[in-house]
Amino acid sequence: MNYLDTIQQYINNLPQEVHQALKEASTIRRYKKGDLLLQQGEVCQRSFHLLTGIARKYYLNEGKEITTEIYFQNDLALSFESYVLQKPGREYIEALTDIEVSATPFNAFRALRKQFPALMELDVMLSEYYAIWLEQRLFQFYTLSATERYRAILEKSPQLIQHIPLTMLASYLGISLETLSRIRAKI
Amino acid sequence: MNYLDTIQQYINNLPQEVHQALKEASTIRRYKKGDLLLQQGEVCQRSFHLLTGIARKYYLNEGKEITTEIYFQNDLALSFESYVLQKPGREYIEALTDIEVSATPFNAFRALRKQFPALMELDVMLSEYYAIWLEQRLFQFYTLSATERYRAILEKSPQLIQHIPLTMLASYLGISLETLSRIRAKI
DNA sequence: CGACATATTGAGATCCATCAACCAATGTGG
DNA sequence: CCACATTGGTTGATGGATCTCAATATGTCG
Repeated sequence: MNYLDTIQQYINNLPQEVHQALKEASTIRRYKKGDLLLQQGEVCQRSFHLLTGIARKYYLNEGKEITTEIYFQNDLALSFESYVLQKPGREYIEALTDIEVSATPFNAFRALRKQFPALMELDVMLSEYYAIWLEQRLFQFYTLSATERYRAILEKSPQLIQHIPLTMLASYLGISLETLSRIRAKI
Repeated sequence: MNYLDTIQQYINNLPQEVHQALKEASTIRRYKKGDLLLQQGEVCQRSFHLLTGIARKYYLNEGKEITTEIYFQNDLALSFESYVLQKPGREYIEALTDIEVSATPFNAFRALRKQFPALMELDVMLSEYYAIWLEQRLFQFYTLSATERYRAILEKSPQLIQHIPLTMLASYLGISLETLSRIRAKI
């Protein structure tokens, strides 16, 4: 069982009152395809639990968009550093389809974390999971060529290739659109 | 003030009894230059708080060492995924000089975390800090050339260049030793 | 259908890796 | 104290991976 499943199970087993409190602190929001949930320069004041649809996180570098994370159903979308430090960040979060999210304000979750130690522990687990995910991405940049990174996506996250434009996938892989196109032609 | 200072302050302000409990759970260890604190395939069962000296974390890829983190005084050394999941990992931790560490077993810290909620919160902060650090490293691979990454180290972490061999620095930057040598010759 | 976004293909340039030779500093056994 | 091995770093030549720019093709949606 991977860590994400462990976390999911942990959430499922939380007492009813904690679920209730979380629900009360959150609001359901709907966004249209193309809408921005967060913009560069803003403080990420809420986390977005994606209920339906697809979204992504990206930032601009020399005028180009670099996609850093793709969110599917049940993923938690937020700009990590901006959220944790509550200071303006450089990242955008964009709806890639019409989406539905449960948005939980930073302050509200902070308060709940204090009230329910189980949520503090959940917070540890989520941060740990994100750090492990980042380590794996970094590991891939160290050890794999562009083609190998694409193949890794093919095998481990095919839903990613099926649902997002190649332009975004290329920047996610850290390569140019043209190179990605050539890699695909060869395979 | 950066997040690391915030965390340090938080630690300093912990109640005396918590400091005492942490101290009792930990043991001071000394290693000689070249000694391994952790080997590939082992479970990282303790965290190492570096009291004096320098250490590094690395792994092997196709026979070559890739250094992923350098530790100086007061840094916390551990193989993150292996530690969190308590499963065998691929990383080594090596003393680059004679060092002195305070080693805290995973299980002991777990127990203390449960006993003192303040330590659970500290654990969140440490994981958050590590994730932010990883995000920054990943950001550099996305946006900077080899030369620019070297310059970034020069400006932000000169102590790193002064104390570790170029071979390790090159792998840390994700480039070959020869390329690093040429970059240095040009600057 | 037309317009705009998305993807492919080609040619040339650039960055960086690899392989190999060489050099300097340090350490070790005799 | 010397001879030699070892480690760490430099330099040169060459090739490959990937980028950029530009032209063309394909798709999609009002």
